Amino acid sequence: MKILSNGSAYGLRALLYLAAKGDTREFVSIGEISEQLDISFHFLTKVLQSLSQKDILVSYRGPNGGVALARAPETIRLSEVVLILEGEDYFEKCLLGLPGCGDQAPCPMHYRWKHWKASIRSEFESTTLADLKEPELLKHLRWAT
Amino acid sequence: MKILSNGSAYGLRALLYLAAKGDTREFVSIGEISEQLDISFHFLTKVLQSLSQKDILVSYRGPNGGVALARAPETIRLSEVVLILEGEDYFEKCLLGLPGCGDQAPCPMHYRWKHWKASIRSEFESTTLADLKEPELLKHLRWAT
DNA sequence: TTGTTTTAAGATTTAATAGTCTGAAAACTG
DNA sequence: CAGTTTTCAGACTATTAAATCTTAAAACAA
Repeated sequence: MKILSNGSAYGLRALLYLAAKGDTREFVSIGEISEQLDISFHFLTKVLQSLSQKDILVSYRGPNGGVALARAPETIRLSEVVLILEGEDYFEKCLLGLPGCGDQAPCPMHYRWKHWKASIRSEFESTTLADLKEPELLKHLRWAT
Repeated sequence: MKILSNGSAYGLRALLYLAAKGDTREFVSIGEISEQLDISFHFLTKVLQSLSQKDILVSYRGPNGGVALARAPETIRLSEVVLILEGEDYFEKCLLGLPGCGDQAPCPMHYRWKHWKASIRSEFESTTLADLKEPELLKHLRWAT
């Protein structure tokens, strides 16, 4: 059950890395993040770029440059990040992929699916980066030492 | 939020079509299903073949041949179908895509995700084709008339 | 100013998914 | 038997997602 694309997962991991790293508002280079989390540098750059364009990150070029959270971790909700990276219709899609499915013309799975989707959505909306910040982060944001 | 591949969605729709079509144990041609549900014939053939190899469908060649449910709709659970079409590890994957994530080395989302996954899984396990059988099926298994 | 470090932008390549096509093999029909 | 209808098996093509590469632009440092 893959509900996030690689890009979204990478983006979330990078944000959690930043959130956990510290309250020091210093820029962290994408090189460091990609190395620590073992994510392709160029691909991660692209993902983080789209977060920089949307008030999730701020970026700065040159030596000692990098990216930093644009706002306090308490105010960055998972839902916001996912909608940016996966598209605004992320929570709208029919389980069976039927474009016309909805309350008017529900597919056989519609109401059940609607229910699960809503519960995941509300979790994503009520969970912020701060809620997931943890001390042992590095150990848990990559798959090997 | 696309949690099923196109192939799985097509397979489920075809099964629901068969289930709703009738308790008459007649073979229904894949041509009819693909036409009624507006799914590529050849692609659907491939999907249904893998269900025929796994005791979900039985198939028969020649005139008046086709496919039919191998068992009563009450006994065919969504989870079974999805595991066949998406792979046995469908309910095992980490939200952030980390291969080593688990109770021993949980990623920041692990326990939340584990919880949601379990609830969807149990719904898939307790829902059978019979539960989803509905009279107005055709209207709701395709997106246009 | 020249060189280094960093993000930005976008072209290109690779891999995975989705979909198409062709030629069988099985079962029926006359 | 010859011809038709169907599934079966696998090669092939197309589309999208994922990853890489290249060149630029911004910021700093000597």
